Amino acid sequence: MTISLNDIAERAGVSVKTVSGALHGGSARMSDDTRLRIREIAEELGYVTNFAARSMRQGWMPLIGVIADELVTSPFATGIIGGLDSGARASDMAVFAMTLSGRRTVASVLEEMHRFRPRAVAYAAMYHKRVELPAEFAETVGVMINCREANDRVTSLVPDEAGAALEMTNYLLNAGRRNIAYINLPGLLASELREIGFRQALDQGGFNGANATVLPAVNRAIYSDRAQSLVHSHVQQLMSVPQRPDAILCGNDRVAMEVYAALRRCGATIPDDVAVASFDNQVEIASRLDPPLTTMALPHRAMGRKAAQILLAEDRAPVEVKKIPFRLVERLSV
Amino acid sequence: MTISLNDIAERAGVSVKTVSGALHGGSARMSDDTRLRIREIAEELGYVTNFAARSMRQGWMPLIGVIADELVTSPFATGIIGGLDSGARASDMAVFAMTLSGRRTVASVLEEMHRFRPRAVAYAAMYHKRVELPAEFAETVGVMINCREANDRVTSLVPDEAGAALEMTNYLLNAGRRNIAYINLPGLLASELREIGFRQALDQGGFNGANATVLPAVNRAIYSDRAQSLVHSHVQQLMSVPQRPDAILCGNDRVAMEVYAALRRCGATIPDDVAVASFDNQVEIASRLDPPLTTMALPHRAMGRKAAQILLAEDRAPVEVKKIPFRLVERLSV
DNA sequence: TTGAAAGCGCTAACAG
DNA sequence: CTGTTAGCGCTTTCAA
Repeated sequence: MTISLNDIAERAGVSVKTVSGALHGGSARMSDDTRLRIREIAEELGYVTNFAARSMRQGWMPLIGVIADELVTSPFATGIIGGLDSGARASDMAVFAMTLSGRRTVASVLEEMHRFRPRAVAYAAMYHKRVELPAEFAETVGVMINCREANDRVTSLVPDEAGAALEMTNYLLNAGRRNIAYINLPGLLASELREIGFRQALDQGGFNGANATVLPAVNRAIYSDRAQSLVHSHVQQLMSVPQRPDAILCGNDRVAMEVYAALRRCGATIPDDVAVASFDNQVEIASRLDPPLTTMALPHRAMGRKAAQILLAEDRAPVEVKKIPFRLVERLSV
Repeated sequence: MTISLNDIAERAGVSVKTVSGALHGGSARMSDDTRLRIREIAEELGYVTNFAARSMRQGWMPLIGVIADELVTSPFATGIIGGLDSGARASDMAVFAMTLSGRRTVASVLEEMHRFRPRAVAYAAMYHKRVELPAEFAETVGVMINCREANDRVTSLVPDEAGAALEMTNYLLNAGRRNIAYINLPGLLASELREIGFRQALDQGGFNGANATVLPAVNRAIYSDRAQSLVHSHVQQLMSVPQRPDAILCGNDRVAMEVYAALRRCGATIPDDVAVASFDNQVEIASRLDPPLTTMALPHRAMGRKAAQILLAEDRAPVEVKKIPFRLVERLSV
């Protein structure tokens, strides 16, 4: 038995509209006395706004819908959703996600979502990639998170991969490292961009970026967790020649984990012999490695927050691709 | 400009109610011809049900609300929410979570949630613990996930910790291990229960459970990721005496990761010299360790699915505590 | 400063 | 087999 504005109105001996005005501070003006009294009664009766009813007039529910491209199964989801949530909360909005998986199409997920009449819709990808959104949804989807809309029809928020690689490489150079090898993740958009930043930093630092060592972490064209790892053999190889590296940059924290094990096998110590750095900041891994891993944290939360801001902005800004900076997390591996 | 039943009714030259019946197969009967024609028009116009409007009559939205006790920040969230989602989808329900964090109370989160008029509400914890739910919410919250309501006022779904430890210990014994040390996580409910299962399995196997070695992973009363790790020194100690263990059971995968590193330092190989096994199955870690880690997977998805089932059941079953079994994931560390 | 009434989209009860 | 109508809870427009 839920209670409504009507119940309060009856109890207070005023009209429903007065109650509505008193509680939600709308245009309606009334004596402070009345307003206070109504609020007390509402409190006492345990009144809770009915958003569904409100939405009948407004046309929308205070919800931000997220089309989660496989995202919900990923630990990275938490950052994006969390950021979105904290950005939305300020405007009294809630976030709800629907997974786009298997054979479901964007159209079908959007339709399902639309039944709830969300105020705004975002599309979020599990890893940085290009996504082609059918033209008819360009209006509906307000922002792409962690992915770039292939035809730039929608504002996209993506991690600044090249910038992160540049920053981390500079950090290694500043730490006195002179021979940095990069074990990258093959076949990913992020990897391509990071490689550019890596080589650029070397060039700027007076080294030959084009000549730098960049090796694939796995023996497949595209990195995946299940692919056969090449990390051990690469590290062994790298450490067996006179020109051994004094730093290894890793495509992600899991690769770094393997590099740790491989270096240990070679008898090399971290960071004295070889510094190790990486991308992601999967906290459970990075902080638990010995020594704790220095890594560029993916800006998942920041992208989420920014997305909320864009979605809830008064006026629709022009479409653009926004690169969101990583955050350097200094631990002890450099 | 969204289109409504009314628009379809006009276009089809029938009443709204007929359209409603045609689309949602309600009690209304009509010629197959009419029904088909209406459906076609709806399709053509791009009609999408308005749940908010429907809820005005039903009294609830087809939503399952989840009070997420810090959960959303955890990678474990994904299993629980994912399971809930897949369980709910069958009934055309969506799941939405609200985080209970910082200074927010259950009451305040429930109130926020209630504004959306969810059909059912679950409470989910990040790690297995006891939760005292104020009595007045016992009716509102339909099920507790990954936690036990302190006064058994609400049906609770918890991982079968003791059973999991028993199973894993038996697995080690069956693999021929005779001297199993257990590096446990101090101060957690899960740990207490697992220790019981561990000792029980040893007793049943003809070993002296009461005498078995159980060591704390960190030097604090309660395990946390930030506490100072004791794993290295424990392993060194264990391996330096004549009665070295031939298996180490770990409180979680991160501890196992440290055990791997420590064993490697001691020159011991896994699993030949020492088998390693653990709890959690954090896939990114467990599958990436070398050798891949054999571990008991927490039943997060299963709890989520079961929760959906309980919440959406026709009639409310009597309150109980349901222990959900872990799943043994065999890899190569045993 | 407050009230009355309309209407949002839908379903259920009742008529035809 | 189909139509009409009322009403869910709220906000907004118009009237007092």
